[in-house]
Amino acid sequence: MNKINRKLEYALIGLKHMRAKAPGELTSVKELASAYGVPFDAASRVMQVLAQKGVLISEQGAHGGYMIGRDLARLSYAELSEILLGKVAIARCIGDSADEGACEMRGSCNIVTPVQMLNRKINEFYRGLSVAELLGVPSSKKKREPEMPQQNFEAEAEA
Amino acid sequence: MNKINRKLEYALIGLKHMRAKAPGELTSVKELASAYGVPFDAASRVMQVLAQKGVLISEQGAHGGYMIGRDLARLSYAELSEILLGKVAIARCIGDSADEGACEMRGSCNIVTPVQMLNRKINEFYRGLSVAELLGVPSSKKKREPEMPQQNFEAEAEA
DNA sequence: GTTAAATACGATCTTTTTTGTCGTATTTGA
DNA sequence: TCAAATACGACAAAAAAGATCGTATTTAAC
Ligand code: FES
Ligand code: FES
Repeated sequence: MNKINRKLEYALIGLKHMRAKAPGELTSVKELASAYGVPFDAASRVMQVLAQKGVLISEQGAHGGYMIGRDLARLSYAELSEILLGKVAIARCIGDSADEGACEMRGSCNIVTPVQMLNRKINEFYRGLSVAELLGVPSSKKKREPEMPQQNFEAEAEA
Repeated sequence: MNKINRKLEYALIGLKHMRAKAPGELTSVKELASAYGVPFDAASRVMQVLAQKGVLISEQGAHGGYMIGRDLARLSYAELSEILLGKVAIARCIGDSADEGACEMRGSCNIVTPVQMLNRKINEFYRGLSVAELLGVPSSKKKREPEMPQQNFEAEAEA
């Protein structure tokens, strides 16, 4: 999907929070819950999934918690979104059947090409946008310019 | 919202269908239903809304139907989406309270700026993309290059 | 070792959103 | 007058999203 729902929101909140900490310092879900009012259980599951995928590193036990496990400058927003919500898809008829595959509708749909094209545009944009950029680079670090890809919309549409 | 749901899908299907017809020629919802398998009632309501907004022109009575009422090259995808789904918003916390206004979450949310920024980017892209372009320009007509706006993401983020 | 605090994870329930359907009125050409 | 179409409001069904519960496991501190 394409939208920032709760899962993605909790993920971004958590990542932004953890990014501000010293390397190695852990953040518990309880901490997130009390600081931002996010529901404990729901946020907890999000962190678990992120930890499974290596975005976070989890430390169990008494003083456990999570810390950032990957360079956020190398984690695209597309990737993060896919981890939590599945393939970025602007319409339900896209995405499930293999990568950028076929549409489902009964048989005759006259807007398959346009929809796929729009979906590809959004995808490319999300793929070129790192989570670090999205959250705002904290100190220095090189700045990029995440933008929609520059090809001609029409030309691509007939490919 | 941000996604191509049924309403938007029916709208695009209808518009693409009507665009292929001679000027003044009408299209009934029944015709759309049988040609594309879209549910009559749902599609009908979509066309009614589009007619209210001037995107379509409706002709009542026995041989009535709809025809395109506005130059699709001057109708942005953003506008179409807003007519049917309300303000383009990548997250629920954006859009309802006035234009690009405040977020709702309890009080403390640390990702308001990033989310608003991402939302603005998507908005600008949708606003620069005409429905004519999206559906694929049929004959000739000047071609544009709808792309995400070119400003620096970071620079804007601090504005 | 026992306890407390934290993650891990499955299952379920509730709420919200989306989608479709029904009923009825109105228009208009034949 | 009838048939075919749009016009709309209200409701129902289905799907998705979100939150919660229950229980197990890990680990530091006492
Ligand atoms: S069914 Fe995929 S665009 Fe219509
Ligand atoms: S509440 Fe709007 S971004 Fe968090």
